[in-house]
Amino acid sequence: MPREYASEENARVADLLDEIGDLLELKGENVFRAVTYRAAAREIRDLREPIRTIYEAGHLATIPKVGTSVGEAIAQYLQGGKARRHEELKAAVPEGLLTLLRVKGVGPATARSIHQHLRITTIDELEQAAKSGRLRELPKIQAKTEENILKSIASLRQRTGRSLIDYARTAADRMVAHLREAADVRELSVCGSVRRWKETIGDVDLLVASDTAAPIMAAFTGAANVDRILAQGDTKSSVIVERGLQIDLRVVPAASWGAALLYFTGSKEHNVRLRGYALRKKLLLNEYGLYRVGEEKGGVPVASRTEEDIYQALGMDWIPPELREDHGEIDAALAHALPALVTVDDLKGDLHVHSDWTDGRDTLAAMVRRARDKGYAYVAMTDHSVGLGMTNGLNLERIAKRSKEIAKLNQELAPFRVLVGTEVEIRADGRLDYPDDVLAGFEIVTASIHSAFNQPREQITQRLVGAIRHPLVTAISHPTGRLLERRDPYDVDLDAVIDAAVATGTRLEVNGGPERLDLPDWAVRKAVEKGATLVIDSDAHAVEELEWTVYGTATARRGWATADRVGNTRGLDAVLARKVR
DNA sequence: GCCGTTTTCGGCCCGACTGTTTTCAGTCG
Repeated sequence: MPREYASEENARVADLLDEIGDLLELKGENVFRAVTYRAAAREIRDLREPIRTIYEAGHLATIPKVGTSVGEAIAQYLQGGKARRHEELKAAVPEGLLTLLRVKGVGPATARSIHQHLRITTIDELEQAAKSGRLRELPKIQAKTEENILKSIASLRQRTGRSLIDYARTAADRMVAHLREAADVRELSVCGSVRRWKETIGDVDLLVASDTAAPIMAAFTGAANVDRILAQGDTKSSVIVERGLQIDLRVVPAASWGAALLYFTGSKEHNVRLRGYALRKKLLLNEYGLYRVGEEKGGVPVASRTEEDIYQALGMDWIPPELREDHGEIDAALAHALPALVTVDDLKGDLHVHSDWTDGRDTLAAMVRRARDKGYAYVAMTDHSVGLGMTNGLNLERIAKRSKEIAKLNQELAPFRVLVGTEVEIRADGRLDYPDDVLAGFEIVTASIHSAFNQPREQITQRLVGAIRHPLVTAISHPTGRLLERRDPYDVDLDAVIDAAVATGTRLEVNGGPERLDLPDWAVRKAVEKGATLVIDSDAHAVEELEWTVYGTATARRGWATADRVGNTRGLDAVLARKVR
């Protein structure tokens, strides 16, 4: 998972609790105990303030799933860097068993057995044992299992991590197109984390409604880009395609379409909460429908055909997939109080676009024309400032030349408006990369950090807050600096950043670049709650990248943002309105 | 280990696929 927590300490505490969960299961203790530790880990990962703050206020018990034992482990860890429960378990469970769990197909029971009989504690040893045929001497393991373990180890080494959303969606779309062409499908949808627009994707899930599954399964596993077939059944198959991406396919009868779509879209936590709520109403929800308890075998479901039917039967409004994380959406749906989320069609313009004047790949005219063809009313050309040498940042002379080119385009394309903008670097010492008299010549200024990421929290925060308070700065771009799967965010006090943005009217960007998606969704939610104004931009460096606002919009939606919280859903007057001093 | 409109004990979401089994445990999502 990418690092995107309220603090790195939250991540470490969550990792600790997850590991306690794994160790409990390896030791063979009650699995629900392990489940609880993992559930608590997720809660802490989702917290929007530092766990240490909560702990110091004596409010640990307000976190769901944190009771006496979990709370004690957290407190001990925060005090001394260790938790007694964790240390005891590590002493009781052979070192290295945790590592074996990373191999797909090896769970706690298999790991225990492998260690018990062969004293294996590393993936290398496991590989050796499988190759030499020693694994098959164990109970319940034969040649086939050995082979699967070897394949899993190979793909474990090949995989570097989760896929970025644009790659996963492209792979999903390609398989969808192939299936539509190759077989008779009544309904076909992407589900899982792709449908929820998660920022990174583990596996791609596809769902088909059809009366005859066999030809669809054949088309799926026979697709040209399939590297390896993991499983192939009557209604469920899994394959690996390029770059180690896994795609799962389920086929269901049309009558179950809504229930299956709901189930396979997830999230797991949303489903668990939904099913728990259903049970309290004496209803059972599975991937085939919503049934009265006891009637799930052969009975007629209360609802099943569409997601809307099922939510309605539970007394809820339909919940957009982006919100299905058990982050309060079920209560909101019951109260008919779900937000009307911002859509990509709400955007009137893009305020962060580059051209080949600096590090873009297409000409300014090409970027502008494509923006106009998208139906926008305006676009801001925000090439880099002079200090970013590697991007060929603009000096005074080139600023003037570019402005002339923009003036010409404005004449030609009116009423479409091209804004003379800059993405100005916030230097390591906190000063902006242009003096105020130069900045005043731009119609729009977005400020951001591309250097000195390793400064301490106070210093980074001060750089950003200083830029936010600058009267000529319109917006802050990619406020956390993260690169998904590549670089952690810099250490910044986002509360201070958001508070300053609210106080001054400075916009905070939701950058749509698939590698950034910055602000992250949880920070969007925080900004929305505090009353900040966002802008959703593409940060495009080529014409096709102007489409990236779709990912930024999805991130904003995941953060519960409505159109009135997003500045570029309005006309240019609103965008350029004077800041509060 | 946690939790409560089936409340302080007894549940905890639910089902498909695989590989090894003569009926199911383990794993996964």
